[in-house]
Amino acid sequence: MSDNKMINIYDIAKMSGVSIATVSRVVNNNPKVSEKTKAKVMEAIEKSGYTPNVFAQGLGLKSMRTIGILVPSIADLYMSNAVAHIEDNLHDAGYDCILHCSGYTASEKETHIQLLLNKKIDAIILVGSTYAGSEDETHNTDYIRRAAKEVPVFIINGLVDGENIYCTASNDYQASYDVTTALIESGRNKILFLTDSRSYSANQKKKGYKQALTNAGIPCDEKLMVFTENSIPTVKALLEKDVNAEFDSVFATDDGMAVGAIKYALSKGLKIPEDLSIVGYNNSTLCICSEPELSSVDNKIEKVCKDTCDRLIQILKNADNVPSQSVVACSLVKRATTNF
Amino acid sequence: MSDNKMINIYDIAKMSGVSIATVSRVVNNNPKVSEKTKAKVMEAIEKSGYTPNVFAQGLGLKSMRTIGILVPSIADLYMSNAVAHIEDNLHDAGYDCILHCSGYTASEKETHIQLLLNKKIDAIILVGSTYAGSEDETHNTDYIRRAAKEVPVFIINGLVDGENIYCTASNDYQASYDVTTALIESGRNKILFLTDSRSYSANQKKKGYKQALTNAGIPCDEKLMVFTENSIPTVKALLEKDVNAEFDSVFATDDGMAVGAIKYALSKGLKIPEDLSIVGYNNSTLCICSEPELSSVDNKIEKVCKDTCDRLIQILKNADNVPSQSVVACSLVKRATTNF
DNA sequence: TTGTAAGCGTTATCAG
DNA sequence: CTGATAACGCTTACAA
Repeated sequence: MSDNKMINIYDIAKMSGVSIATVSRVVNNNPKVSEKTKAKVMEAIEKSGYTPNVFAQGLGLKSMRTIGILVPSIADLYMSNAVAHIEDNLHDAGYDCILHCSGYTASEKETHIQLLLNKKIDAIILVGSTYAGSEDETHNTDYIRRAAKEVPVFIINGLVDGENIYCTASNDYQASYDVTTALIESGRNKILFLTDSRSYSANQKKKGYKQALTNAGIPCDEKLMVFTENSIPTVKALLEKDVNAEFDSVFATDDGMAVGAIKYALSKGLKIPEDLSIVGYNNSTLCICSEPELSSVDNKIEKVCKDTCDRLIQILKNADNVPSQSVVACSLVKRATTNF
Repeated sequence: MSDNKMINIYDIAKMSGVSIATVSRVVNNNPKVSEKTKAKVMEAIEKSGYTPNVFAQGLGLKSMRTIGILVPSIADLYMSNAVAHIEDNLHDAGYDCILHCSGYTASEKETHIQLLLNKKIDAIILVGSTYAGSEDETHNTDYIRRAAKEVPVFIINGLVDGENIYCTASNDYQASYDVTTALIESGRNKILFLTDSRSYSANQKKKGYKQALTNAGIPCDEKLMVFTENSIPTVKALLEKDVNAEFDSVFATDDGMAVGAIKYALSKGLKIPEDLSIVGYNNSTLCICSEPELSSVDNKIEKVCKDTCDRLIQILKNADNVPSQSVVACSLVKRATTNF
């Protein structure tokens, strides 16, 4: 195909009758160039359509103004939304983004972080609490600390301690505690907790749920804490036959599972919220799509992303006193599947 | 921060007592290296954790095995799904992906294509028919042809003619024609057509709709072809007051709008599908979330992505006879909002 | 204000 | 099979 030898800095230098150093200065907006030469060079650049070779730039340079974004799966609604916000914020600040989808296994995550690191990015953003690991494996965030030795690492929705690691998470513990408490106060005491993950965030939610139960003097029934897939039909089928305990309400860590519960109630002829109260999580489009419309926790993804990007920009400006952890409060959006 | 001078090919050469040329050969799996030296070098590489500098590699090299993906918005369900499939396919074939979100305006699109081109990518994939332009502006795909002079360009869900341009689209014209015809045959003749786009694909859908009407001898009423936003509440409100024509069915070019129509019917007490038949497009999660569940056109996004990636891989292998356009048939997934 | 020249870390072309 | 060495295109002291 068109192996048209790309035009380079020497061509521009020749065209405008200056040295390549001067061309470089013009390209990099170095102030110490006379308006006159600048104009000449600019003209040559414009009419030739010259753009600097990023690899040559990258070779000697410290910064490529590129941020690496790592996400387990971009098909996930929550993550694709987050990436959209991040991309937007960073692009406005003059940064380019490069996205990798890592999958969920530890080895995949490590591989992709390394891939990203190899591209001389200025920082890494890890989207999703899966990167913050699960409760029983205490050492499995070491790969993050290792990466943080090279560039600042930002984590969306997970908290990991370490030098050069910055975390922003929504307060899932509190939100979960509040929802569970509200459910209890509205007269429920057999609350089915559905989750599809053992991530940091999922664990926080579970803790909030348990604490609320404990505080209300209700024993935690293991049979009411169910691990499943985030799929409407799967959850529907599960509730129809595989749950060996009575329940009067459902609290799911993602809207998809909550909608599965709605479908279950509908097929059983249960009244919502009277016979079954249901609360979802993420406040996604599914909430206003379902019937009845789903009450759900808004985990403020947009704000979390904004905070992350703001701090990233601060850090790359070498600002001081940038907090290493910040927590954003969630809010419950009440719709038709709850009576509070 | 840790400005630890990165370890380079010279370090490895020194450590293993060979020249940098030999190290390079080992790194690139060049067969003409003795097993013995190879082993020595590998050991040095492994214990030092050396990875080649991509910029230095990129400088002299023709291929970086990186594909640029351009998408108007990654928050869109259809697009994020497509990107997930593409990423997956290409990663399996040993390619890295770099994602840019361009937005929908012509100037943004051009800028981002240029940005991508600057990164020595091996090919560009344009996701979404917005890149294929609208019906009345015949010249606005020139920027694609310009890009195609540098690298092969692949378009998902849009057809653009030109050297080095490869397109894969779902057959939206046919699908739309078929749905409209089915609606007519089930006794409907006032079919409201809702769309939120003037992209290539949206135009194909509109053509199919009109043709089916014409073939059935039903006049096309402009009042029944409504341009709106792809938002459930917006469409609901629109149908409640801003449509100045009777309609007995709704065909929307995206599921979101179709769900808006469901919500409208529910609030009006209309029976679905008896009083109002509704068909959506994209067969997204919304279809099985809504109540009643939504009949929708499955536009085979996964297949379209697979085809695109397969051909991309062929092209980059310099294979001959790679078709420049291919069309994938859609299928209607019948659920509860239609009686056929 | 401008030019010269020394890297930056690879790959590739020659010799050996 | 292995080693020098010349590109690759740019940035940046240092000189002028």
